[in-house]
Amino acid sequence: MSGATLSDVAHAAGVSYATADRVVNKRGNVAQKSIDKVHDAVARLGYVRNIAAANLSRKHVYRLAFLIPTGSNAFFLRVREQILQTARHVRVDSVTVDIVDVPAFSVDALHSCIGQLTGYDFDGVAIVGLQSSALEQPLADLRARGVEVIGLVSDLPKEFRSAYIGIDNAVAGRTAARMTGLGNRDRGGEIQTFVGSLDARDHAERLQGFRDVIAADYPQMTVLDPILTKDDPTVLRDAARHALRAERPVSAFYNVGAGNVGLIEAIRETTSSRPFCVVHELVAHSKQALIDNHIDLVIDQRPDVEVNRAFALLRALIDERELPPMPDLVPTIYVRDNLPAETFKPAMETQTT
Amino acid sequence: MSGATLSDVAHAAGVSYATADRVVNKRGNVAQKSIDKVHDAVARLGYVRNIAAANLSRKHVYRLAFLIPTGSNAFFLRVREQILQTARHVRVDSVTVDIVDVPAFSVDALHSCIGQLTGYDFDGVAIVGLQSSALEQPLADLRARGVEVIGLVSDLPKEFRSAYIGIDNAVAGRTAARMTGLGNRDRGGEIQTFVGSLDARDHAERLQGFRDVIAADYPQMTVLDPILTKDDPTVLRDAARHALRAERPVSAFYNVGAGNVGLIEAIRETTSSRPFCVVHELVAHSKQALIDNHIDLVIDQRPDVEVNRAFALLRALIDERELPPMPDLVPTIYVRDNLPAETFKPAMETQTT
DNA sequence: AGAAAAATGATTGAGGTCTATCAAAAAATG
DNA sequence: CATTTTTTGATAGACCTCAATCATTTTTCT
Repeated sequence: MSGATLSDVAHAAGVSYATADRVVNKRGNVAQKSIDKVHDAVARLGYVRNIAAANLSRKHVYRLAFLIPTGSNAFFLRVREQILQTARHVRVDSVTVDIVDVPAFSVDALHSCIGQLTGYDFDGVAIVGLQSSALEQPLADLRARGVEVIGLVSDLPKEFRSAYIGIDNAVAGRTAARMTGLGNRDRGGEIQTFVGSLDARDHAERLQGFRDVIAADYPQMTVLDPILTKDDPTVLRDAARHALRAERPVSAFYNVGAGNVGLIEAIRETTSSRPFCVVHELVAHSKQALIDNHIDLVIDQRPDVEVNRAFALLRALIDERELPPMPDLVPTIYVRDNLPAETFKPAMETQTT
Repeated sequence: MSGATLSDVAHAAGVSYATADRVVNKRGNVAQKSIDKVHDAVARLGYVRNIAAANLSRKHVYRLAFLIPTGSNAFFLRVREQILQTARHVRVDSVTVDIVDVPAFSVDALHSCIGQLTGYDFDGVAIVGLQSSALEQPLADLRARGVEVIGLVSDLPKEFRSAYIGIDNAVAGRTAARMTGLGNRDRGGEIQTFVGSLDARDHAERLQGFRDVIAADYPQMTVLDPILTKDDPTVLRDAARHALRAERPVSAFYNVGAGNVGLIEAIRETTSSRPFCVVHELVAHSKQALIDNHIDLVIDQRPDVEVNRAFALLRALIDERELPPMPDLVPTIYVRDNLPAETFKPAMETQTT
């Protein structure tokens, strides 16, 4: 059962409480023979240290940090909102949270932010990462100080973080393709794709996944080369307008990246039948567009779920306890009928620093 | 901050620790004047009792029970598995879990099970419920003893539980219809539906939602009257075979209930093109059927997520703390491309009783 | 053997709460 | 006013771990 205390362990091992404590808390200055005896007793009694009591005794507060890109990107606003909300709720468990703003998509900026984290003594940080070996050094420094690091939404170099929480973007792209294929089964036609940047790993992966499925299972459709949008709604709007007015209109749109406001605007202007339309990330305007029948599907990565997991995972890592069961994160498909009631909860008070 | 202790409160209120304790723990025998002073101090200092310390001091263990229908229903096996797994993980937080087997779909059996719960002193129970006023009395008795009650997957009479965790089945049906409509946009045709029983509230709701959307947005399609299957794979298989061999085959299947093994078997035999096919609940065989292209979509209610929430919610209710943020549960759409890696984790050790 | 180093034992206070007891004070009752 | 009842204060033990001190024993080295 959960009954064994450290005193029990010490007694069973035939050593003093102090020695048992030195072993389990790795304070050193203890003979190998004693270490073995204690470890043996721990295993035999099934001792697990009582985290609540431990935290109580040393007034421990979990200090967490989230490094999130700045900007008005609706998706990351959603992420922030969720972090604030969860932070507010876990405050009673002695958890404090800081959200650190990081200029978007800049390796240098991220590098320097991670470097600065070393100055504070966080217990764990979740980072919307970038794949760059330049980040390895500051990450290694951080972890050397005992800080737990996980990647969130976008991964970090694998060897330099304990876990990654986010979807597989190739899967997201494949899912988008499957839906597009199902929606245009024996009709064929061309699919106009849009990407923010092909340097962005997630965009590239989605597009590749999309192409793979269409090529394999829906050969009657053609994937046109993507239009580069830099996630700028204006660019997207103009490109979409152009495509909609072509003499032979495309039969589907797939926007790999952000900037959906522009795409939706272009579609809203259209009087004739519009193409089948798939976009990513459920936010206020994409939700509204679904309701208004301006788009057909939204592939979402459930930032709420991701953030919740980040909290649970960081705490488990910090406590060095067994990791909680975590079913695979899969891209979620929204149509106008299975929309959550509220994409955004009202903003809560801000956090302490 | 989170710094105020009960001693602080007592001091601020100008009463002794004992009195402050009597107030916050409602032990009685305290003057109204003192009650007010203490409450005032609590509000002023923002005192929240330290649950960890409280539980530590009285060796409190959370005793939870889950009432789950028996039978080989793959969905509920999945639910059980998830409960066991989560239970194993939260054991270190002094949480014990019992799974109580309840004969499926019997109000009498459920009634008697709930009645028996009164004998043990659980802190909280999650019940796969039924809508029957006969359950009101035992539920009221249970709650009168301070037991927190929530509905799981299928709701209980509203006034007699603190919360419900599950999807909206009408939404699930609407979602299925939307996908069916998208997959057969301008083709029209007939949709053969299957239900376990129209007395089952969830089945009826799904079917109604399905019909609503098809009628409203895809009038070129016709929803045939459902075939009653009692969730029996054999019945389903035979009915599906019959439909597949008709001179004018239907263009879509929608199985509202369980028993998909039979449906899949019938489809697997088919050599010609099969109808568009939507079913509920991702389990081993429906997952395999997706991979094998024998069905197109699975609408799932994520029992893993539901169970996790049930745990979190019960604990919050028991501790009388603020409820955790809980984004809407929405039916999840699976295609063959966004399947989770493992539908089932290997069975874990069983629980204590 | 003697000295230095390493390992161990014993013990204590802190951390915030619950539970319980006992004595003292205040209020209500007749 | 005297008595009963209600209310309050003071305090201590328990929960389990952490962090620290100090004294003692054992081991290692010269």
